[in-house]
Amino acid sequence: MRMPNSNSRSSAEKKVDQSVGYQEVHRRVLRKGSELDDAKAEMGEVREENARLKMTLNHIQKDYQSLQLRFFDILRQEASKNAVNVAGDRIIEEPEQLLSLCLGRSPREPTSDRETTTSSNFTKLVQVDDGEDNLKANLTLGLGSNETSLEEPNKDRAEAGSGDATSPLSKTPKTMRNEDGEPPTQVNAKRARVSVRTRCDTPTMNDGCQWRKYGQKISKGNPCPRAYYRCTVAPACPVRKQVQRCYEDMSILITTYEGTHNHPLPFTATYLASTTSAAASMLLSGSCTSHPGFSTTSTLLNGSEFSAFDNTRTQLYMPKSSQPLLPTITLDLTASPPSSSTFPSSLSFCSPSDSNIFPTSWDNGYLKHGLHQFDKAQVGSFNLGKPSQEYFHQNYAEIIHQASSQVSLTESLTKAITSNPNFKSVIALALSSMVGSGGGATHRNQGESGERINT
DNA sequence: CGTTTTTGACCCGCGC
DNA sequence: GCGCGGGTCAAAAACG
Repeated sequence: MRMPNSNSRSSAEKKVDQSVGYQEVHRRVLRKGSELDDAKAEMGEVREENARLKMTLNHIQKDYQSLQLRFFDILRQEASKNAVNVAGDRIIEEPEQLLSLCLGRSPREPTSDRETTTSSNFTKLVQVDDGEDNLKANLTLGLGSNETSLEEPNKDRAEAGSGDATSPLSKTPKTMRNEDGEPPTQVNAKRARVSVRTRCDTPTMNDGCQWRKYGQKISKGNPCPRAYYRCTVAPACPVRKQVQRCYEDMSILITTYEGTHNHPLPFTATYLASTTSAAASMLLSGSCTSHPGFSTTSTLLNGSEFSAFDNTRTQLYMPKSSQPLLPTITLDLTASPPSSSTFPSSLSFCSPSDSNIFPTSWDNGYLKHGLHQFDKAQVGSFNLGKPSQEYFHQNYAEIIHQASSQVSLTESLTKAITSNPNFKSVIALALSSMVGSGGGATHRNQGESGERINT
């Protein structure tokens, strides 16, 4: 039995329903469309505002950097003036102990100036280092791709007349060979190294660079093999690193970097490289002892430089008498996370052999004291301004804290850096400011003079 | 097949 | 001069 009415009614109802449905959908579409337009307009506004903020931020950063550069420039000039006076005094006291530490200095500096380490040469070179160009150059240390390097043995050798710039590795002194007529002390200086101690479970620390293993040795006193790597980012890159586990604590990885990258560095590698290079440059810019009867004052100068780090444990390691002087600066990232006010890492100046630790060490108080007592005696170095100290300390502490709890130092660095966009400029300026005249090691600053450092 | 790693040999400086 | 130890070379093996 059929129900036409019901059918027709239902059809009409369907039409009505459809009509209503279309209208509703149409209304919804219109509503959505208007919302979409609103959202688009809003996004456009946000984008514009974002662009404006970016521009403003860039301006602020540029202004900030330029102001800091000027500020450090002024401070450096004052410190250098003081350094010349004090250096002159020290020459009178112990001229025979002078040692050239011209790490990565300009290859065009006159070799004759390095042939002897007389007091007159020392005075002369220090004065040259006070030159304005040098100061400016030093202030740009560290964060450029090619400027993040410790030294430039490759270029040095190429321009020193070896005539074989394409095979720098073959020219790299195996130990302390005296090549190109350079005095041994110069070779020593070029081989300054930066050692990074960090807790790491992986065989090597991920520092952002590409490395190729070229050797492995079991060194005396440590059953853990020492691996030798060279940088493969660029074919002729002379940078090498040694990786060895700490015998006392197998979780600690000791990575020692040596040399200069002659190529742009990956972003994640830049910061570590700049830090280590600056540290090495700082080490070499400051005075360093070359024999057991070292001058306490001169070593404390280095400590004073890093007294910007409150609570930093700084130790001096003396070179083994049997080993050549290879100044090494150690960045210890293995300390446990700090309390809110402490800075856990330690920074050490040491000999190539950690087994022969010189007993001299000083605590924070000594360092702080040294900051005031010795900063005027520092050759080509000076102390950070307080705002920079705090800023640098804050950011560096953040890195140290993360590095102590994570496998990858690079990740830690990247994290800290990305969370604070100003870190790059600040750490560069802070470190370069501490580097002193030796900071020129990271530059291709032509005509830069070598630096004679009282040892 | 090109690149990287392994590993024994070799080089060099230094102390005895 | 010899031995030791650190560092590098280079051929072979391993790897992707």
